[in-house]
Amino acid sequence: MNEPSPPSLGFLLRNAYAALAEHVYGQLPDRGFPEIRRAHSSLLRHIAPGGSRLTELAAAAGMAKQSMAYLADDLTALGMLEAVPDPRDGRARLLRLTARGRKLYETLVALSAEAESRLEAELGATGIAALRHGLTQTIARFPPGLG
Amino acid sequence: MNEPSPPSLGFLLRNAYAALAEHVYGQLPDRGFPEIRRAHSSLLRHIAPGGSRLTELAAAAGMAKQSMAYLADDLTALGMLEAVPDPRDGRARLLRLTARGRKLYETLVALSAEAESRLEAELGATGIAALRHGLTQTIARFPPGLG
DNA sequence: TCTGGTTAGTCAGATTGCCTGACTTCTATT
DNA sequence: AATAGAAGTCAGGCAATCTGACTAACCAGA
Repeated sequence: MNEPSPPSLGFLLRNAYAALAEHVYGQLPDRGFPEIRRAHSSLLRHIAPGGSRLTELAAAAGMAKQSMAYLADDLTALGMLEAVPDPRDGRARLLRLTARGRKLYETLVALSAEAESRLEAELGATGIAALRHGLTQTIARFPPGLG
Repeated sequence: MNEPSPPSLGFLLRNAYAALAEHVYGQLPDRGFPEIRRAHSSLLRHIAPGGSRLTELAAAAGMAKQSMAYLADDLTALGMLEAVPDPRDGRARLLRLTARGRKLYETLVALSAEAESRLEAELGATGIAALRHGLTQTIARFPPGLG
């Protein structure tokens, strides 16, 4: 009931992420992508234009390949992703966006940009830059696997 | 493999939160609280000194009371929390921190403060203020349940 | 004072988003 | 060839939520 006078940075970060994600992903149903969930972004954010391997995507997102496989299966079932054999390695498949998947990707980019420019109207260009810088430094200063 | 030139704000927010949370919660085992997980913060952040009701905590954290009950059971089993009947309402229980729970709470506050001051050394007081302001505005500008 | 609506919490069950371990298949190196 | 390692699959598990249905208790009004 009583949030301590200055809310902790962790609290702010968590809620800011939740608010922004809700804003962006909450609009997807209206844009024709009702089945896309937040978790899918772990794949969508990292997929290369020419296609990517499952293992690459898992490494880029920092998750187990089994977890990425689950997301890939999902997006494939939704018609956003297709898998073709990698001609350079018989074990591997290349995952790439279908036409509809590219549309989804572009929609997400556009919604993100719209949200950011809305925020920029509030904070100004310097404010946004400071926010980005602060976040980037937070990531850099607290690397995974350190005390 | 190729993070697009400016990483999206969502990406930054998610990773900054993850990095900070990992930093803080990763130190808890060394501080004598090996069983505390991130989810517990949803309860710990909102509990009042004199004790809080389950329903209050759930509302403050924005989650279902059943979910908060799960966290409360957990913290109770770990000896951090105890429940006493609310003298003012026979249906309700007051949840409050035990001595060990208060120690945990103080440890979390200290670790948070330490992390923030480390970041302040990097960003300066103005940088931290700008970061906080940006996050606060993000939360305010993208309220739950809106397009 | 009974009664009906509301609130506090519990019970049961489901889902999402991850995880680990064990395995197969293929590649590449020796 | 033989074998080590990498790509991906299969099976299973767990954490952190959710919804729906319920009981017990409180409270306001007839």
